[in-house]
Amino acid sequence: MSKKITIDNIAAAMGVSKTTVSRTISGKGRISAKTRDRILSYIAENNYNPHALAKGLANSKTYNIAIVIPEEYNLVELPFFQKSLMGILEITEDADYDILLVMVKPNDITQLIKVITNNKVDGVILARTYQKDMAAEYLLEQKIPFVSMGSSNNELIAQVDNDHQTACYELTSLLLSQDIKRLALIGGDESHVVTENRYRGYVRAHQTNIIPLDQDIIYLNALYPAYIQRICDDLLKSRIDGIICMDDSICTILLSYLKSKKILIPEDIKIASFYHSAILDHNIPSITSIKFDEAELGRAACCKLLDILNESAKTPMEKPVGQLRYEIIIRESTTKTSS
Amino acid sequence: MSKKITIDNIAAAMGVSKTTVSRTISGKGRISAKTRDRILSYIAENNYNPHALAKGLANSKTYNIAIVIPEEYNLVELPFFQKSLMGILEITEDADYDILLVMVKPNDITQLIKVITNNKVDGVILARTYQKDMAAEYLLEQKIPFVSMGSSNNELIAQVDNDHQTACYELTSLLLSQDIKRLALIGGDESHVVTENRYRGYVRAHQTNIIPLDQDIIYLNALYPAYIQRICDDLLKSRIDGIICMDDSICTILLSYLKSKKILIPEDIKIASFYHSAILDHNIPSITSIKFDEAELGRAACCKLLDILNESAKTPMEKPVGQLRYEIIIRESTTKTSS
DNA sequence: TTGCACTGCGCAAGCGGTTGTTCTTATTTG
DNA sequence: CAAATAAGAACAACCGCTTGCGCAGTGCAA
Repeated sequence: MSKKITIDNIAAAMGVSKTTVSRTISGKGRISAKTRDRILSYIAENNYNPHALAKGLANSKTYNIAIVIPEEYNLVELPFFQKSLMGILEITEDADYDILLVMVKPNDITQLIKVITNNKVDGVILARTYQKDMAAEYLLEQKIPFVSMGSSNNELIAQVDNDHQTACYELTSLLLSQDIKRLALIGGDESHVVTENRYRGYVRAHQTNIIPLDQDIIYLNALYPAYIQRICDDLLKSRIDGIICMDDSICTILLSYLKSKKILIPEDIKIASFYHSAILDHNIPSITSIKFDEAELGRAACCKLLDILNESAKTPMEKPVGQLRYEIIIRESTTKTSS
Repeated sequence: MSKKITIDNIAAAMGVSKTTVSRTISGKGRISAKTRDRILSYIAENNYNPHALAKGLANSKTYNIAIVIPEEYNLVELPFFQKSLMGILEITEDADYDILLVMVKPNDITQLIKVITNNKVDGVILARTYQKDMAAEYLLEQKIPFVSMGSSNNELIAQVDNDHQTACYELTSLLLSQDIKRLALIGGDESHVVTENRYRGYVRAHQTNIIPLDQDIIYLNALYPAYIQRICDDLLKSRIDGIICMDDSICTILLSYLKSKKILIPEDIKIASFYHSAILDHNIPSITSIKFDEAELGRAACCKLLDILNESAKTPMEKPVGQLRYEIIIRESTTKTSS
């Protein structure tokens, strides 16, 4: 094909006006079956694709959505995000949207602002929310459609997330039922809703199973290796028989520290974690953990956003975002008793 | 601010024509200092941002570039890509471009085609090239500006990459000079240029150091854990004193296998690898490896693309893409002799 | 036969910018 | 001092597509 083929070309070739071509494509006006078919087949043959910019300019839509990511991801978050992203792409691909990647820094959302003020996107997906999220505030204020992938404390924000409380409840219950009565908990940033919800699940499981809760073996804000090691030292003095890590990165550090202390897993202490991340794939022993369906999270977030985008227009999408799934994967770290 | 502010608004408010406003912004026409300043300050105050779609439509530029990624990345590739991406973003951010993320599957580049035919991007960065790369072929054929991040065998393709041959040469030489004479090599896909180049560096280092090359301790195409373990068994029979893994994911598997065999690192065998990936951060012992400057790779790729994009227009960019850096990080796996 | 509703399609005005050309002044220059 | 020249700004077309409105033609009930 030599030149770019435009709607005018087609109109000329078909001996009709561009209006007719446009209407045929969008299916909006009244077009006779005959001309419609003629035009459609011509389009198919000549492989016409409307110019996205022109189209966008005409109806004030860009057909892009921004995905806002933080500057840094650790080895657990990154694959998690990547899989969610694939979920998002699944949806955008057949909704004919594209993804614009926007990076924000802790106190700097200039890139996001730029993308918004330049009208480069129709909506936004926040891939990670901070407790006090400038991005979310900005978007709320500007009335830009967006959804947050993962929990946030702000109920004004459209969000999708797994049920972390139930997940942790089930995991905890499972371990408690396996006669692991003194079960420690190590979690990350206390102000994160996720941390809070998992903590609640842990507590609730103790109540349900009528096992006393010992606040001395619950540690939150375990954000740095050094602190995790200190926690570990403390715990070793407390005669515990199990530990739930809220996060595989905590778990990794914990494991290597325990190994250096010659503590055996699961003989001395049982270990369970969250995310079932590949970072622990080759660990010996294999680690019991909760695996989320990351792609589904992405799909759900994206569907929700598309809903919002279309709702202002007309038909609410019918895609029912089901309950987000997770799975408790039981491995050696909580089961094997002899090797 | 209530309504979207457009160039017409500004023109009206300033009592000039939109031409004048446009010209003051682009700095192209002749505008008196007085009106220019008036307009510019008005723009600054009212925080005007030109509508990207309209601008793009007018001058046939989208101001976004596509980044093509594969469906899957492993735990070594993913962080590598992420850092390269950050490098790319550094450049695009102040060149006022945005990034469109496009995923391709092994034999399916429909998303890329869509993005191109819809005129959604000005250029493309291929984040991973396959030996027989449909994406590259397509782009070449369509004469779309693009660069490949990482080597490819096709010299028609604009590409940026580290000097893997020299890197491996230096690493090998270093180890050989430390009296590790029987040094095995385990690499990935033989058809990859990267693998080939590293292999060459390994060979060259042996020649330079006048150490006989033993093909029996060189293994390529080590793509699956099971095969890596077999290689490992073989090597253990060959009385080697060191192994270079071309890739941290190979290394990870190797290490866990060696551990299960009670082989001590570095006492029994020295180990070195590539990428210095976080996946090995907590490994004991720490692993000697080559660390590339991933962000710089991204920056270089992006600059090169922008060069191509502008070159057809006018001024060649002056950003000199220096030699891509890498660093040999020496850790316990090749040094510690007693603990 | 006239009136009316409906079908099928085109006109032309946008969407928000850019740019070649023209027009009007101001400034040089012989 | 007239004429040539340059400076500053405006006109209007265009980028490719959408859409409100209007107009001709057909079918049918009154």
